Amino acid sequence: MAAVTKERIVSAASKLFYGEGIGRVSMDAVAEKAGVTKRTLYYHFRSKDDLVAAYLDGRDQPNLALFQRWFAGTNGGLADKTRGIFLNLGQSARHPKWKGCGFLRTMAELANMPGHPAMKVGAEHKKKFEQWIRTMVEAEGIEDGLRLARQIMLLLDGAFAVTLLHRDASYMETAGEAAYSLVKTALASR
Amino acid sequence: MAAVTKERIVSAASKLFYGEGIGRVSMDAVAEKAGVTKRTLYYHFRSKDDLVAAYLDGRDQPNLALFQRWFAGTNGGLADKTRGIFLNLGQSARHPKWKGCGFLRTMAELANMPGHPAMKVGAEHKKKFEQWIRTMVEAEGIEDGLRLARQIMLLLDGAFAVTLLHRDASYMETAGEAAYSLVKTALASR
DNA sequence: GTCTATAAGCCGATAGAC
DNA sequence: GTCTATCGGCTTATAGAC
Repeated sequence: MAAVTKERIVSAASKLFYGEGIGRVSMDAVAEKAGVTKRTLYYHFRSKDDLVAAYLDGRDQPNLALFQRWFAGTNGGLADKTRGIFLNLGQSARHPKWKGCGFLRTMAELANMPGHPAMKVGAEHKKKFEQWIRTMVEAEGIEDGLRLARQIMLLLDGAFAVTLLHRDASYMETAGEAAYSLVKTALASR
Repeated sequence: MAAVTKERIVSAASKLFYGEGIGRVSMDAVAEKAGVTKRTLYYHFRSKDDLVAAYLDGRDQPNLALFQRWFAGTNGGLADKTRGIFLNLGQSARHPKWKGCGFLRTMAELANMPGHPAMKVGAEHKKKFEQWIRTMVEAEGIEDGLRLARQIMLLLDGAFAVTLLHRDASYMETAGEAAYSLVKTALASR
């Protein structure tokens, strides 16, 4: 069946692209991991660029949903819940297979191709996160929630990068403390 | 002359690697841009991996010195000077050729090769920045300067990533405001 | 230390059969 | 929709002359 095959291809591509980076994964490798021939692969995806976009698109909703579960599942107020995202991410980052944020790493690799289909998917994903955290922040009556939401996201993406660079998950917790502090300051000046 | 040729190779590699990413630049392209043959290139560098490490190594000191100049050249106290780094970076980011932080982008591309010589150079560079900003912070009598220094660096690296992703330099200023706020909070609780 | 020339293999993508 | 087979080009790296 077509749909099943296509999903299997995206699943295989997702693991390989996330684990090794876009440029280091060949279409041959994707086809082999998915258990199809290259001809089938190119039947479902016009090009590698399209497959990369499909990879990120498939990670969009699950990724956002995970952050939202972590936020909702943390006891306390807005500052605690925000920090909860970072603490959960710190736990994830300790797994050996963790390789940072697939969106950011793909963006870094495709930085000189602003028209690449995957760039659009990645930018939209980060905007969605920004919008969601803004909604959470403004529900607590904070003015200019966009500003605070962006600062939280900046800390989150910085934590992805630095944790990966040093292979030291404690940076996630440090970033979480910074976010906690910024939220508390914003709440106090309501 | 050997030294001059080697420098010319690193200079050419630096421009290409930063502009297009490691994987997208061939050794042929580096040789052509440097005006040498590939045989000469491989005389000076054992492999492409070594050349990548030399590229980052060559950016280490100039990069740190630039941040230090921006810091020292901003009027005001610690919070203002810290924010000054972000504001200057925001100006740089508006240039069309700006492609984020070469260290972070290289690291993102080589994430699955922890033993790569360039990874070590990149990690050391970021540690040097962390140490320097820690010294500046502790000179103002802040306890646990490491913590604040790391938070500033997390914001900086987050700003690199998000500014590049959205091609929107205003994120640099937002990150600068967050750093300003964190420094002020730390100063107040001295 | 720099040159010309080329090895040996991998790359994305396609042709044509069924 | 999936297969076998392969194209033309580009990749890192090396051989041997000077």
